[in-house]
Amino acid sequence: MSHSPDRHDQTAASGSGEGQSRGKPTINDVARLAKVSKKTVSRVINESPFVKQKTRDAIKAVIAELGFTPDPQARALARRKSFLIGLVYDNPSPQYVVNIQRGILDALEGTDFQLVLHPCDRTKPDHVARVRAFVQQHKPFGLILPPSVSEDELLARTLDEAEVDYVRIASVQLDSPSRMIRTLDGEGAAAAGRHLAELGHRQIAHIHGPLSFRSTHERRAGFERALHEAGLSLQPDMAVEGGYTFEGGVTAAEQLLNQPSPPQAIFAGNDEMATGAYVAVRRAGFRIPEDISIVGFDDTPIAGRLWPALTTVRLPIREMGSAAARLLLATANGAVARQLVTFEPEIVVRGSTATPHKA
Amino acid sequence: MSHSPDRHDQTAASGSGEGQSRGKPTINDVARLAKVSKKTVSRVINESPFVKQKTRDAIKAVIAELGFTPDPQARALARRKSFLIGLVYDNPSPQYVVNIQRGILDALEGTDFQLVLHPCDRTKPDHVARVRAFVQQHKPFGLILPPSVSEDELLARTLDEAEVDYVRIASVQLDSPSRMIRTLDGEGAAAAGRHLAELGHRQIAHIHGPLSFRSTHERRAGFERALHEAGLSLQPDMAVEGGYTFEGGVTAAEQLLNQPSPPQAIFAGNDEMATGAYVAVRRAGFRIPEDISIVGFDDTPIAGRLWPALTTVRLPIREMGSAAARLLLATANGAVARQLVTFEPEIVVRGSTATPHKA
DNA sequence: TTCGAAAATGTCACCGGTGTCAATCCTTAT
DNA sequence: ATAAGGATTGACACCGGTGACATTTTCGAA
Repeated sequence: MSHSPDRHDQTAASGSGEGQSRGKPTINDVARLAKVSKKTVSRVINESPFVKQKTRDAIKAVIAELGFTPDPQARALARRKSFLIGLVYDNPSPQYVVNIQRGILDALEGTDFQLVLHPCDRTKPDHVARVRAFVQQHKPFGLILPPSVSEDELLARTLDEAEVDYVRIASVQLDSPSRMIRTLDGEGAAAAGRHLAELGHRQIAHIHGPLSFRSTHERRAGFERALHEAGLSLQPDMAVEGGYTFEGGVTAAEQLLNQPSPPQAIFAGNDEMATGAYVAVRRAGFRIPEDISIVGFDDTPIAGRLWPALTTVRLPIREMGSAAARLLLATANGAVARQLVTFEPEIVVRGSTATPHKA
Repeated sequence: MSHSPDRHDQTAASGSGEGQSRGKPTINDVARLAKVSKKTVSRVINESPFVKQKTRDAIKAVIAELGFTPDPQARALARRKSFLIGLVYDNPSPQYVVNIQRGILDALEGTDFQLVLHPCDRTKPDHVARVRAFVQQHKPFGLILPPSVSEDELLARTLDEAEVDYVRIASVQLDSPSRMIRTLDGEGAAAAGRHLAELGHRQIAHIHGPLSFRSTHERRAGFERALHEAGLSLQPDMAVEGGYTFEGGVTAAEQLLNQPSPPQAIFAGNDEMATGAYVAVRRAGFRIPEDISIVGFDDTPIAGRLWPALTTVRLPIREMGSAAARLLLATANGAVARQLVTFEPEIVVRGSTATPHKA
């Protein structure tokens, strides 16, 4: 150990063994070799249109030759804006989260941006403050807000104030086309309702998400609309909340099954709850789909892993994540989206729904 | 639009509306108010032990008063090391990944570090190069490598060369205690074997992961050991590969069921494959657990969502992620782990296993 | 009391880029 | 040929910290 008094001051000495001729090439190296100022190199890196073609080509050649890549940290410092895309999420369904992540990563592939995770517990009173602290400290390039954080207006206003770009993914239009991706949950839920009605079910139940989620209302409304169009209706005692969780789904389904006249079919607001319904239904001794049909929502991987496979409404979650990331980059790049990016879910019929059994 | 010739040069002008009295406080503000040099403030921030207590207190007071937080980008630039922890993963099971993420985030909570995702497709020939590029560009503070990337020696050597810290999570000790978290997969698999043997099963099958994964061998070896100890053995035609995926599990189970004497019990190398086995077993008309018992591995959420719930071997994945992150931070901080951090899985008996049915 | 080493703090360049604004280079109109 | 004005390019400070090393304190031993 050295005798230097300052532990941190000495760490550098213990660093590399001093081997590589010189570290990674910097903008200075490029500038020197190309015989231009670093500022001009900077312009080329940032694709400024105000560089003569000839100069640009020469610089690009040097960049390629050296294998130069700009240092994200240095750029971030100078621009006061990092190359991080923050995913701020608070979704009960892990599958949803993974898929969103994948979608974003798809879009970020090949760019300089990195995805950082920022879970956000909305039940904590300081959740907005935490996100703000994150934003102020790390100065992310932008944020992506899937449901349900996307619906948090207080958070949105706070982010506006902090001047960060963000894209919200939601089932209702709560922002301009440049700042959101919309999913037509109502249409998907309606398709679920039509499907069950067409199969001939009359006594149909719905397990919905928390009332604080906009998607809960969108889905329920679309579902009810379809039932009405089929001359049916959702009885008050046939609508139960399941909190978008597996356990909630179990409890909600048990409640439905305990009604004097249990449902012939259940539409769950997401796959997690539908999975819970499977368990409750079987525990009660019913068969799926012979005795009770079940429909889910989201088409997360578990839907295809159940037995029988779950009929559900597919939301292209990964594509949505990807679209959100692309929109974010485009918007920050100065583009203005005129048209709202919209995703329409589609029903995927599998083995959990069938014609009602003759009782 | 302005008439400035340089588009990028002007972007600043379009920036903030110039409102807040002054931006976030910097280290200079702190130094001025505390009447010390910025270097001393820097020392306090970095918890250097070479600052007089009195000075430290005074500076801390100013920091608190100003609400100062050091700028991660500036620090990263000066240190040549960012505050990002990279999760480099390539795991077929999404649940595994989410849980690892959560564990890491648990450990990172309250620190200055952020988690960035870096999926890595090991089937691509340039996967090592990509990771290296990521490391060289973004200079992450450290990486966490869960299986199976943890087993990639070429990658490990490349990271050594790039001088990045990393922690590997693996089922065999392939590195020093400072650089890895070990899981005793063999013990867990043995418990699964004992469990099935104790129930009275004789004809027991195993669906294992890819042979290129170390965990595949660990699990299989532990399982076989337990069978031997019970006076049983794993017949060659009772061991099939399922690729650690759901689909692979389905196929593998079908293959087992088509044998002249199908198994009474199946131990799958992970829950995904066990889930696949559920489907194949039912498709073939058998009941679980009456006709065939099934045991999984990992205890991912799906295990509890199946019907009947899956008996499986629990790996505390989230805790492992957390431990890996803590180890990484500690190691980078100069600590040297003497003792290997080890996690022993435990069997969780649920509804998918039972005494064999009298044929 | 005095001296020397350890402890504490400061100085200053530099990390690798970008913003501002001035300087220089081309064109084209006259 | 020449000035005007846009197109290019460059000079230089600065973003907010840290590293290396110098300087100043402090304190126990002689």
